[in-house]
Amino acid sequence: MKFDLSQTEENYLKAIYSLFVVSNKAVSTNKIAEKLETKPSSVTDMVKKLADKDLVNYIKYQGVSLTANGKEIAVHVIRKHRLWEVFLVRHLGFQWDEVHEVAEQLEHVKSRKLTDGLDAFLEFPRYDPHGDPIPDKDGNFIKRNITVLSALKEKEESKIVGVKDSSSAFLKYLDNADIKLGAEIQVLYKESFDNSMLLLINGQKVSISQQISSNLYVKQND
Amino acid sequence: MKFDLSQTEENYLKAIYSLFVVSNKAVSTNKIAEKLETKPSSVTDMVKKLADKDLVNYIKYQGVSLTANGKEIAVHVIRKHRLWEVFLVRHLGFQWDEVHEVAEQLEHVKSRKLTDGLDAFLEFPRYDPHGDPIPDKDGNFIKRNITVLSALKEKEESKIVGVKDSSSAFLKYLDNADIKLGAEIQVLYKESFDNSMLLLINGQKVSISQQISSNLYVKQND
DNA sequence: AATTATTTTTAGACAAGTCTAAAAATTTAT
DNA sequence: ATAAATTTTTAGACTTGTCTAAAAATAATT
Ligand SMILES: [Mn+2]
Ligand SMILES: [Mn+2]
Ligand SMILES: [Mn+2]
Ligand SMILES: [Mn+2]
Repeated sequence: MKFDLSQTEENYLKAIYSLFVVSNKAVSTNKIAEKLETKPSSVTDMVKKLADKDLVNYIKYQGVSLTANGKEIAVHVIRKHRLWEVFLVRHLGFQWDEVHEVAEQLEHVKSRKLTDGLDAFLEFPRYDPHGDPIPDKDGNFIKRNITVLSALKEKEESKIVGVKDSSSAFLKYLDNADIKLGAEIQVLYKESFDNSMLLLINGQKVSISQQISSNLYVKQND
Repeated sequence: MKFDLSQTEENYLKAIYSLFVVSNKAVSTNKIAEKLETKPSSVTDMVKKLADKDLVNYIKYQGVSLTANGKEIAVHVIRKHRLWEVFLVRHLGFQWDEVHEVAEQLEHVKSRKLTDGLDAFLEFPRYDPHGDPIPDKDGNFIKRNITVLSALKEKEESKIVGVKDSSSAFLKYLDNADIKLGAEIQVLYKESFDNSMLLLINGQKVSISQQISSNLYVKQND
């Protein structure tokens, strides 16, 4: 049961996992193909293989979901990805928009001692540089009670805790606008025409489009 | 010229490099196969591919050597391997006999920023945990003036600076015998019958077989 | 120099992962 | 309920890296 998977297989499991958590239902071949930038026919082939290994549940034409085994592996790969991202930012001087590509490679390195040693070295971080929670060695992680900023109403106050889009372009935009994780914000005004928002961030007034506000996760102050 | 190579291709280059430095002449198909635990026919195929990419010089039946390009890549992979080994030992609590397998994976991660960042984080170490020199970012590294301990004569003094065999079994033997890199030693007596040696290490008398002494690198005191 | 042994290469096959083009199933629209 | 559009699967092919078995070249013996 603890055979080694190829990097490709791990990437499929991760993709299926992350598509499942947003929709909460069996994932379609097309969606997986899109996410992995491959063709649906390739996905069908791979999914059969993963089903043979008891990593996914697969019924022809009905989509794919992870088995307990598959989920465990997916979460473990995500754990490694996020730990490496923390390491790169904290210790090697990477910006938060530079880490993803490298973490995509590092997440496939197989060594329990490495992963757990890294975790300890980093003093068991709970979130990665993008605000995503890091699973612990048993695969458990915090389920955050978050909403997108665009859902807030006028006057409401909250704290920025994550990004939905973690593309380099978006992260650089945030850097430029001096919008950082952890910042306390207040919605001063919400324009009903285009849903743009005027925010107060660290005493500064900042206007952002819905494109932006719908990609920022916030935690509402209680 | 800066296309990405597969892990397999990188491993072939590294193997050819290390076989070349010991013999200093074109490397045979059989030797490469043995080193990589593969078949000579597979080596022939791969060597042709590497020759097409101008990474090796290859003449049928005459063996293989690295081109300047090939050597540059091989040295860069070795650089990464050894830097990671230092990281694992210094920061993640690995023993020197545990690092190799993991470094074999990490050495293939492709990111200049990662490699050079790691180098800086480690404060530009010059040797890895086994005493092997670490190439700098330009591929230059110290050429050590070393000999094997077994070549020393009675009364001669020297310092242990490296291991020829870096198998886990040998390294564990050394740990057990409390023989460490950096230790100053003196040859007290050399048994001509079996070439075993009686050494003085840190004031302790230790007897070692030729098997051991021929796998320890020393630097003679001047 | 001729024979034998060893090394190296070729030929053909296979597994993993991918692709295109075509067929089958499902969903949406009429 | 049929037809049309979309999604998904299959069939066949290609690439990378590997293997076995056989042929060719080289090296070692006699
Ligand atoms: Mn990432
Ligand atoms: Mn992240
Ligand atoms: Mn090593
Ligand atoms: Mn080493």
